Amino acid sequence: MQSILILCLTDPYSLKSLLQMNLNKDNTMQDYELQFKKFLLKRGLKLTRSRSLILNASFALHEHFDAEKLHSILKGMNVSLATVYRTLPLLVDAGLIQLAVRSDGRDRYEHILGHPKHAHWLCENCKTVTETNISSLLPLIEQEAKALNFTLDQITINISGTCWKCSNSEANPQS
Amino acid sequence: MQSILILCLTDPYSLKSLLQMNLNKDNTMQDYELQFKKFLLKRGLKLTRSRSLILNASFALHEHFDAEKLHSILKGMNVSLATVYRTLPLLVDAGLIQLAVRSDGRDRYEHILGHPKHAHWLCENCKTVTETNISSLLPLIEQEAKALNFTLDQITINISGTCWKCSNSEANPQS
DNA sequence: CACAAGATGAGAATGCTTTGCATTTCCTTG
DNA sequence: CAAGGAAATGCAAAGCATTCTCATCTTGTG
Ligand SMILES: [Mn+2]
Ligand SMILES: [Mn+2]
Ligand SMILES: [Zn+2]
Ligand SMILES: [Zn+2]
Repeated sequence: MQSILILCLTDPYSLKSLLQMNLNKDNTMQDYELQFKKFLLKRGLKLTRSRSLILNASFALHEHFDAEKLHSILKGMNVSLATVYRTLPLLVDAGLIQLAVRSDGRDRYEHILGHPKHAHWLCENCKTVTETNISSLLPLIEQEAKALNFTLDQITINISGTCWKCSNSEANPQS
Repeated sequence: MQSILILCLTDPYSLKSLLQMNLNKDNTMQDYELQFKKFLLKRGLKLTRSRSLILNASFALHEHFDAEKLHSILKGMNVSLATVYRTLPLLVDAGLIQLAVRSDGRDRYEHILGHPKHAHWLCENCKTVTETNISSLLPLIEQEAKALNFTLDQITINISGTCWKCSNSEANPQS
């Protein structure tokens, strides 16, 4: 519970406590909640307490997260890990989150709404992930998609290598 | 064993039977074998029978493969699945193969040598993977890498969506 | 407020991947 | 070419993220 309060204070997307939000009044819902509700409705699914908590936790984070992370954020709120795993694909299908990277054998996601498309630069040494804008690449990809008659859904551009810091300290080990 | 012969006949990289190759004579080795040997030497590791078979099987395939696939190709040659799993990261580190896509919970690789960099277009419906040339994107990425002072190792551009065939049959279901 | 459809939690199961360990294979040296 | 130490392997037993089962709740509707 404490961790949730901390998150809420520091996060731009969820300004009030997750605990205080009122699911029954649409006028208090965030954009992403409305979008999720609409999506669920179309599928004959329900916006439940657990799903709403998971959604809000996703948008409360400004970093990549995995199922375990969401679950730990919601510790004490009676949301099972199974439900987190069941909800993630729904959020993906709803266009609210996407798989960002897979590292250490775990799938890590990020929310999309309000987050412009970007590439991930993963340092193999320190595991740091840097994001860069890909607006210059997008037109080329979209053009290719049109040529292939391929309906774009998700674009993943992940580049691995060695970051500036690590290649420096490898060359000049200061220990 | 049969499958190996078939592969050898159809594959551009391994023109003679895997069984006939002679590991002890460098002049009969393929480029990729020499590269692997050099890499292993630098690490104080050995180019063993199993490793050589796995390497050759990787280059005998002209499609994405996973550990299980390699293992089944080498069925009857006494190469354990564990050794396949142990060898794959070596081949990756040696710069000979790379992780191409992860689908259905399995890591699928492809060999690199003689295979120009490309993007993967994964149809979420029929799971087909299409490859396209990315030479127009590379300069932009390399330029960004220079700006970040990032030492490039691997570039993964995976795009998911719906392929031409599937979006057609979805619109006009013919069943 | 009752009902039917959906959703959930807890834990078992799944299946890819990794590991421990006894045995075998390599490669160098004499 | 035999011996010896280092490294590699096969086999089976874990590990571990993710999925599934099922009895029990929730949710939205009328
Ligand atoms: Mn990101
Ligand atoms: Mn490929
Ligand atoms: Zn680094
Ligand atoms: Zn398709």
